[in-house]
Amino acid sequence: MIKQTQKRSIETRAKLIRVATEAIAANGHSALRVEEVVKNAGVAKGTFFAHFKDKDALMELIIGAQINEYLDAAEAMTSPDDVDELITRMRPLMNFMTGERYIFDVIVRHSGAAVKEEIGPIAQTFDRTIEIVSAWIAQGQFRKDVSEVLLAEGVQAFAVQAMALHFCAINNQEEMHLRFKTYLQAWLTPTPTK
Amino acid sequence: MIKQTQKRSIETRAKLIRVATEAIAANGHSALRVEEVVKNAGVAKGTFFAHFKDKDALMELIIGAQINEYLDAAEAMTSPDDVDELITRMRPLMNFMTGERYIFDVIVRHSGAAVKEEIGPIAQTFDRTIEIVSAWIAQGQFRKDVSEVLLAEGVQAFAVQAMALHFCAINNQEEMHLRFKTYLQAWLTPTPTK
DNA sequence: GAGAATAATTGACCATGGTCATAATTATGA
DNA sequence: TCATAATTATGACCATGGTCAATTATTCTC
Repeated sequence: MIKQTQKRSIETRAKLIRVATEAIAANGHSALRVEEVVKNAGVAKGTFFAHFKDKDALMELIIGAQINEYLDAAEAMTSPDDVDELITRMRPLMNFMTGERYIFDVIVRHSGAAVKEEIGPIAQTFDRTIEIVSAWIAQGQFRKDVSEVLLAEGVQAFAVQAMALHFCAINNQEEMHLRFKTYLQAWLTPTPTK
Repeated sequence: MIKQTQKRSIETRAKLIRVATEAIAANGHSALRVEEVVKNAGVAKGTFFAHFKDKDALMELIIGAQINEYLDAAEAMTSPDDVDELITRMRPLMNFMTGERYIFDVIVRHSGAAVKEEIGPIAQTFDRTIEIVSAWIAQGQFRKDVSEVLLAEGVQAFAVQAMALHFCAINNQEEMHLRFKTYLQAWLTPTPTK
């Protein structure tokens, strides 16, 4: 029962991921073909599916890694004081997520974990985003009547909504960020008159 | 330029939709197969794609019609006075949307229109939902510092978020509605202390 | 180091959505 | 009513993701 996975297997898996990442860098996410990956990795098709449940699982892995890079950058910045600064910090990530329709679809599809035990790479980045944003909110000038985690979840919900509507019609990215701003002002700094 | 589409074409299209709807009623959305539809409709495969861009387009049509039925029912009810009542009115629709993972995926994928000119059936139901909910909000005891349309858009964003997280882990539908309630209380009746 | 046990890989094969040149049908016009 | 044009339907064919029994490589045990 000791040492089940062999070095060979680890190498094959790494090679598949590397080849796929290169292909994506060259031709975009939606153009990735399993046949092409296995050919360039020098393995049989069946090997691919021995390592990944399906093509989506590999995409999730790669996109998750990319999201984490954006989160690293966001985390390295200072805590935002207001809505505008918050949007500035999330802007590169949202631009990446909406850069290709296919990417956004994959992200939404995996934003919730399939099973509790094994939370997927993208769902993990959603958790991490909540952590980062809630820490920001705790420090900035935002409403205090509800928890910062709840507020962060709302930020995420509005971000998804703004991104989804971005694919609508002729809306461009600038419009997406404007819409996001409107949402966040109402969410993070409400001034009810009742 | 007069009368381009023939009666025959309209009948074929209607037959395809009817057969598909029956198949879905029997086996669920995700089990629908184009081959099965064309076989039971007595037409060739190519005919299917002459009437619908792809399988997704037909699914969108059918799911859109189903959503509209739930919206009809919701609209027939009295205007909700508070968050609890609002959730009660949206509950059947949200249960339908999360009844099958596949349904939710299709809905999210089509929640934004592809092009401005031709807004799809599901995107239309989203617009209609905004109309219904914003009319409700205008009448109920909710915050007045922002427009009811903005509030309705937020309700939708939170509904999507609650549904997406529903597929997470072992969360059941009751939990989904509870989460939705938490969101809406913070969104529709905030009490900032700053 | 031989054989047993386990892990990893293979590639022919399948499932299913989608295409397109061609044929059949229906409308149009003199 | 016939020739011509426009619309609709056909089904062989393709693209691509995914399966699985059989094979090969590795590790373990004595």
